[in-house]
Amino acid sequence: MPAEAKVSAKVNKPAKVEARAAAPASPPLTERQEARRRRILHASAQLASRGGFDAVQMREVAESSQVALGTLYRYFPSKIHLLVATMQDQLEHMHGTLRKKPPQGETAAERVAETLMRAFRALQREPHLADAMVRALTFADRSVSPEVDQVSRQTTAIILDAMGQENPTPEQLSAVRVIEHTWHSALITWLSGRASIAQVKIDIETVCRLIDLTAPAPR
Amino acid sequence: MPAEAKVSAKVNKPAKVEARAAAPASPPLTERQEARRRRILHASAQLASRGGFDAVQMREVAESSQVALGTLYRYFPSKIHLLVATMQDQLEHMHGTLRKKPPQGETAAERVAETLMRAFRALQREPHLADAMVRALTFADRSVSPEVDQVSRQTTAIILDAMGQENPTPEQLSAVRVIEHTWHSALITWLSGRASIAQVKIDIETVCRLIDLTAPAPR
DNA sequence: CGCTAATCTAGAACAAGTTTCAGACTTGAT
DNA sequence: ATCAAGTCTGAAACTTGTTCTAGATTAGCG
Repeated sequence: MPAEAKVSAKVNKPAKVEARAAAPASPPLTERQEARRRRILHASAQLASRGGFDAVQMREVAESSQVALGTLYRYFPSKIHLLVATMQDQLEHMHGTLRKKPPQGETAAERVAETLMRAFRALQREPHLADAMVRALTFADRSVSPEVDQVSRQTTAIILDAMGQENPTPEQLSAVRVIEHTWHSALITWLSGRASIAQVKIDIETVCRLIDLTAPAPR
Repeated sequence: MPAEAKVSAKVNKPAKVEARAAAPASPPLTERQEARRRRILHASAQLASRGGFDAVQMREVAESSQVALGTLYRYFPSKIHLLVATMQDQLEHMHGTLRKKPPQGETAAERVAETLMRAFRALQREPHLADAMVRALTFADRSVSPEVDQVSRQTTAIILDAMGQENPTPEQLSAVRVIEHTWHSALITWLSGRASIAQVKIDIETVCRLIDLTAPAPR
């Protein structure tokens, strides 16, 4: 049975591990632990890429990442935590990718819409993964708030980046929040087959008009 | 153990029961079946009003509504189906209530915002119930699409009612869809404690501006 | 080296959603 | 009144998320 029992650890130490994105202050992980965490996230994304939310089964994740079930739960206290962390991971990657080629639109609204559509196209390439991540995100309860918030901040950063707005006004931030709402909800309707890709595009473009409404001067 | 086994049925007949809202064409239910359906929905709402999503446990719903577990599943093929049907039920009620006192705002945007805030206040009175319904709604997968769509149509009807708009343009319908997106997503952030009531209010008011953007002439 | 605390592992156990089944009851038709 | 089909019940079984436990391993430290 021990398919992965021959890892032979060498370092460890912290008491509580939690899901982080980049490097917020927290108990530092040893490289071995960092490697475990990475294996877990990789397995999670991999399983999600096939069957979506349902295909990410904790026992399978544990096995694929060569970690005991109990250990998996020590790293990620629930399936939702795991998938939200997976999303953090993917989002980071996405943000990096998007940064490289900034959108071309004239107005801030156009640039934001273009950026979101770019992200959308990326998600379309892995619809099952998108399903798992988005479903987890919206299903998350209070116990996952910090992690979901982190995802939200990351998303906000991406949008603000696209706007090219250094210090947005409160009004603009409201618009950005509404855009995020629309983004998540539109993804859900698409993932559950209740809206077409074209529909999502229209919704995004529609909501992005709010930006021009709150920030007449593009640059 | 048979706590509810003494009902002694007298009528029945259809083969497949599905969740409906008002009266779409489908296998007509006998009064006895209609009564069962009603008991189930009532139990569902009751349990949801306490602990929210998690408190709605299928075994408990079955027991509270004096129906065998298998029967519950015949009426509602999953917990999600049940909760979405519960939402349909509540929404209908809500729509009736809202109809009575139409919003007072000058512009369509104001009226819609006022209506949604009214609905929001109603939800605040039963936050657990709101939690159960909204979580189910956004977590629903393709197998629940018809029912979720029905909820969506009902919501759209409420918003169009508030707009006082008889035959909306495609642009306006887009705006309405975006408003619904924002509505759902904002509710979620509130329910999971990531946004305050005030925050939700702002988001609603912000997104409602889109209406004036697409329909300059109020009436 | 030898000790102590923390971590990891394998596996059992538990909880709640879902499925399945045999049998009792109802219904509608003959 | 009787029969065939469909429905409901009670209970067990199965699935997957989550928790718990005992023991092996490792790390940090004198």
